[in-house]
This record gives sequence, C-alpha cells and structure tokens, in this order.
Amino acid sequence: MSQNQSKSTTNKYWKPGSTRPPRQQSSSIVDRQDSTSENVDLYQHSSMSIVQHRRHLPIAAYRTHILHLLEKYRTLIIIGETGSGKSTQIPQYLLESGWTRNGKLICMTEPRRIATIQLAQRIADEKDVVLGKEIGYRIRFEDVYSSGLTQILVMTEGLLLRELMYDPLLTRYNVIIIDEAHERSIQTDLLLGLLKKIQRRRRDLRLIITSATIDSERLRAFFEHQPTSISKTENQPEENKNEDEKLDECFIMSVEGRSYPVEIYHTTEPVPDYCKACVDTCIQIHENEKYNEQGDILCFISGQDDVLRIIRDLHDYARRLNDEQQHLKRKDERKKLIILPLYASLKFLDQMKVFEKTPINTRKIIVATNIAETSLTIPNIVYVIDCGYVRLKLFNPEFGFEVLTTLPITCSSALQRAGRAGRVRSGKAYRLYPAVEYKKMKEFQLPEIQRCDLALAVLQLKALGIHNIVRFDFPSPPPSKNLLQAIECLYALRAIDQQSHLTSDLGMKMAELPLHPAHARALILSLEYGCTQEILKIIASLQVKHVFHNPPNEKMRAAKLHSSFACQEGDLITVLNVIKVFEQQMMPQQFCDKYMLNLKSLKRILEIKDSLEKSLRRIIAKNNKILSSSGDDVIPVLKCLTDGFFMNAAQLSIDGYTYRTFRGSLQELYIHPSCILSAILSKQDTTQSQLPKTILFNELIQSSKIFMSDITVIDPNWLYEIAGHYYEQLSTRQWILKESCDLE
DNA sequence: GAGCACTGC
Repeated sequence: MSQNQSKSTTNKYWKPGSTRPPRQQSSSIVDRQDSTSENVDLYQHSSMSIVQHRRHLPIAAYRTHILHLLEKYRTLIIIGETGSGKSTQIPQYLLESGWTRNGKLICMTEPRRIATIQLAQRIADEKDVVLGKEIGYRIRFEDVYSSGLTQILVMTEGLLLRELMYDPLLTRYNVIIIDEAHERSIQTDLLLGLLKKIQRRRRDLRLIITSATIDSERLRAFFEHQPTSISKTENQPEENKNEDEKLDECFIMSVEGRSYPVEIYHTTEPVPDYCKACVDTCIQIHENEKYNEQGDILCFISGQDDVLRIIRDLHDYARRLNDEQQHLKRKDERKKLIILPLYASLKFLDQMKVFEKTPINTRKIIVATNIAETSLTIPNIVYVIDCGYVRLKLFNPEFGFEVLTTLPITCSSALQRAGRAGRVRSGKAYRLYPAVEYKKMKEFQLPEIQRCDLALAVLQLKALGIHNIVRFDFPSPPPSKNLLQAIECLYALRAIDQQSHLTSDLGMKMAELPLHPAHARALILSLEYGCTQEILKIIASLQVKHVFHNPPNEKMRAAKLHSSFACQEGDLITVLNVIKVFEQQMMPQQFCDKYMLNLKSLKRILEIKDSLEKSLRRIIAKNNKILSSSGDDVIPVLKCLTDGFFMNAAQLSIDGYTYRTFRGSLQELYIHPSCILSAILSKQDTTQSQLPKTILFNELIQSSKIFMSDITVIDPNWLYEIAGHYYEQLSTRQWILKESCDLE
C-alpha cells in the first residue's frame, strides 16, 4: 500500500550553494516521450494498437480480480499510482462485463472540468465511438451525452452533488466511481458521506473509490462501520432483504503504477531564503548535468511573487552565461536555458509555453506554484526542486474567517512533487529543507472539509434533507467549531431559522444557487433593492479571478490603464464598470489588449452571469420579466451588497490605517495593495484620514499581515439599518440554535 | 504601508 514510499529510493544530503549534488550516474536509456500532457502519453506515441496498449497497462492484470471483488463487496477502494490506467480502464471493464445491462449507467466523477472532458474523450477513443453517445460527460455549462444511449457518464463532483438534489438515491446509476479521491475536496467528502447513506437504502449500488495515495484504512473503516442507532424510517424492511444484503462492506486493493525511481536529496540544514536556494540549485543542476542530454527542471514554489523573483534571478544567470560564452568564442558544453513561470493568473498562452517541446541543446526551467501539482502535468521533467511550502485557505474559527496562509507541505505532497521527476526516466528531487523537517511533516493534508468555511456545504446538506448536520456521518468530521460557525452564519443570513430548518422564503432559494450563502443572499435580495442586473454581474465576477492583467514588467502601465475604470466605491463597483463596458464591445480581444484585461476571465464572468440569471429566474418564477437595474444609481447596489456581506464588515481603527471587524475580533486588518482603493489613495497628496471608515471585504489574505481584498466602501449607518439584528444578537448571544446544543 | 494557492456548482 505504500508503494510511493518504496519508490523514492535514497536520501542524500547536500547544501545549496556549497556542496554540489553528485554527478548523474549513467543510467538506462528510456525513450523520451513527446507527449504534451499525461493524458495523451502512452498509446498515441507508440506503435502498439489500442488493444495491445490496454493489455499492457498495470491495471489489466487485475481486471478479473476487480470484477470478482465487485460481486462480493459493496465498496471497493482502489489505490493506484499514476500511470496504472485505473481511470480509463475500470469503467470499461464494468461496461464490458454487463454492469449497464439493466439500462442504468456507470458514473465516474472527477474533481476538475478539463480532466472530465479528457477522460471521457480518451475512453471514447479507446472504444472507437463518438463522444456523446455511449460515452458522455457533464460539466457546468456542457452536457455531452445522450439519455437512453450513454452508458458511461463522466462528470465533475459538483454536478453529481447537484444531481442528488433532484434524485436523492441516484437511481439512474448502478455504479459510482469517485476518481482522484485523495485530493479530498469538500465535494469529495460530501459525496462519500452521502453515498454511504444512499448505500443503506440502495443495497444494489456499487461504489468504487480510486486514488493515488489515500488514508485508505480510515476510509475502509468509514464504509464498514454502520451507525448503531439507525432510525426506523432508515431501517431496511425485512422483506426487501435479498442477495445484496449478504455483501461485505468494503475491500481495499492496490495496483502498482508505472514510474521510474527518483533520488531524493535534502539540505543539511534549513535554508534562510528558499528563493535564493532554489536559484542556486537550478544553477548547480545546470552546471553539473551539462552532459545529460535530457532533463528539464520543475520548481515548486508557494506564491506568484516568489516565482517572479526566482525567474528574475535565473534570467540574470542566463544572461551572464550567454555573455561568457560569447566572450570565450567557443562552444560551451552547457546548454541554453529557457526559463518559464507558471501560475494561475498567467495569461493562457503564456501557460501553454511550458508544454512546448524543448529544443536540442536547451534546458527548460519551469518555476511554478502548486498549479503544477494537480491541475497541469508538465512533460519531460527529470529534476524537481521543492521549496516545502504551500499556500492554503485555512478557516480560523476563533476569528470566523477563511485566511489564505503559507504552510509547510505534507509527506504525501512532498512525495507527489518528487514523483514528478520520475515520469519519463529516473530523476532527482532536491528538497530545500532537511530530512528532519520531512520527518516532522504531517502525513496527509487535512481534507478541505476540516479546514474551510462550511457555510455552503451545510446549506447544501440541509437542502438534501440532512437536518442534523452535527450528527452527519462525515468521512473526516470537521471541527465542531467550524460547523457551529457555519450554522451561525446561515442563521445570520436568515437561510435557516432557530430550529435550524431551511427558511422557505430565503434558505430554499439560496440553496438552489451555486454560490456562497452570502453571495446567494445578496443576489436574491437584489430583487427588492431593484439592482438585480448589477448584482448579477458583481456576484459573477467574484466567482472568477484575475480580471486585471498585471505582468511584472508593466505594472505601472497596467495600473494606469486600470485606473480608468476605478471608482471611490471600491473594487466591486470598479469591476462592475469593466463588465458594463466590456459587454458593449464589438471587438472584445482588442478591448482587453488595450486595457490589459483578461479576456478569458471576462468571458467566463458573462457565462456565469447568464447561468445565474437563469437559475434566479427559475427560483422566482419570473421567466420573461425584465430584471431590475438601478441604472447610474450606485446606492441600491451598495446597500444590497451590505445586506449580503454584513458579516465581512470592518471599521477603521483610531490609528487611521488598520481595520477591525465588527465581530469583536482584535485582529488587525489591512487594505491589500492590489485593491483599487490603495491605488486611488496613493495618488492623493495627503494620506492622513483619507481611508474610508467602514468597508466590506470579500476575502482575507495573509502574508506579512492580514490583508482584505475585494473591498467596497459603505455608509456605517447602513450596517445598523440593514444588519442591526445581527450586530445586536452578536453582542448578547440571545439566540441559541438547536444544533449548538447537540455539540455540548 | 506595499503584493494576490487551486478547484468547483
């Protein structure tokens, strides 16, 4: 079960900038693959037929075993390393052996949209059928399947969760496969909990959970342990007992992957500056491995800022190298360098550069955030540098907010990062931390459900009829403080009443919208404030990041161009201005280039806006009525935002530049420098008492301080006018919720 | 006084 552990072979020590890593031993030569992503690696570039290819995958040896186990067990946990072929093959094995014969489907979930499409496409290719017929997929905004014809349906986790609202027993499926379960998104955990519940009613439903590394024993315990107190309604009637009743609960099996050994090096002591250490290590690799024909370098760095710092220093080195070579006027053995950044807010075309084939006599260095750990798989990596940190959202229950924070990574993450060096041939991983630090790391990252804001998850569960959230059987129960915060939040937003039931006027409507409850409330209330068109655009924009394009070398120009949309009311109204203008453009590409805006983000905002508008019309049953707009009057929009975001209100302290929330926390908050407000303020001559007294924020980001981002300026009187109930109750804590009692 | 992990409905 711990193949990952055994694959990473040796631990060696070295110090960046002093001792050089040992020279690469001559190793067996493996053909370099020209694939551009992991999803098109194996068969397309070999001479094997599809049948041969399928037979050669490690999972193929387990075909009959898997099918046999599925006859005997209700739930199957399959641990398979990358390259085992589990995702593409398992649904096909089930299809071939008749698991769809009664007209019901095989469902497979993926955490991400791109992976969903790619997987469905690949299965369709292997079966030589047109995508959308026997094999189909569903992601938000895209249904590519035919009811009555489709047998394997791949979809995102979020969509299966939505499907549960309309079909609580998921009656159209025989088998549900949860793929990539080790990522443990909130959706994964909600699905696992709900599927266990469904299995008690539907004894015929089979569940397969596949994962790379997972806390599998805990998961088996979860599926084997049945709650002792099953209520009468949930008890299986005697007469329904049949063959399915005799099934055993859960079985774990492992499938080996296909990867090469990776030598792992640790530093001798902690590095004071991991950016410098990363640059030094890149240089060392480049100098030492100059005879090595292949070998691109991938660096895992925690944030965009550090990525850009490292890129800048590496460019300096590359320039020196180039000058030296010209000066010597002879052919140097060292290769040329291509240095590329990779992070989420990078323009799409710049992201795609990492997939371009590295030319002969050239080495590619990619400096990436953890976008490279899950979302994008970069080909031909032989060297990995791991800084040992990651930025994660963490819910602080004392404080009551999610904060983006830098944390040390976990063992499983360190292994995952190192593993990226062994995809094409044996590789090396350089960890910028001592081995003792690795030993101190937590084994697995906390599942998202244990470290995030649970307001939306709780609302979804309530809508699915799970009344008592505290007693819900979670695979990893979230801290009770976090649950309590979520319940209190939903109560403050009037989505639930004091009995903790969904309110019929607001709560039920909010649950139908795929939005954070605060956003959903603002959107529904916009009908009363008469500014629905404006709030639709603003809420849609909050679901999408990176509207403003800010390349590191053109910051001044970008700031100037962006300031033409800026307004005193803050970031949300500024984005509203951008969207309003963007909508009217005949040539959106030229418009975005001119003002340094992100076309992809803006298009997606409009797409989400349309989808939210459809949902909203359905909820309020006003299909044809024109939705209200407040026109040029911004006051209704600001008041409506206050009505949704009142929990995220902050007031200026006496010092004149720090903020504190109204919720009684002593935490000092600062306006993030990316906010339009800081841009406006920095232009003004006097800095004294210029900051607005009361603001709403959408997110908190921790770096040197805790910063608020996406800020809106409001009139403090509105808070008492609109959310007086909340602030009064907050001070006296008069209200006692039923579920709070359960916790004690 | 000074900088923005990643998904998903």
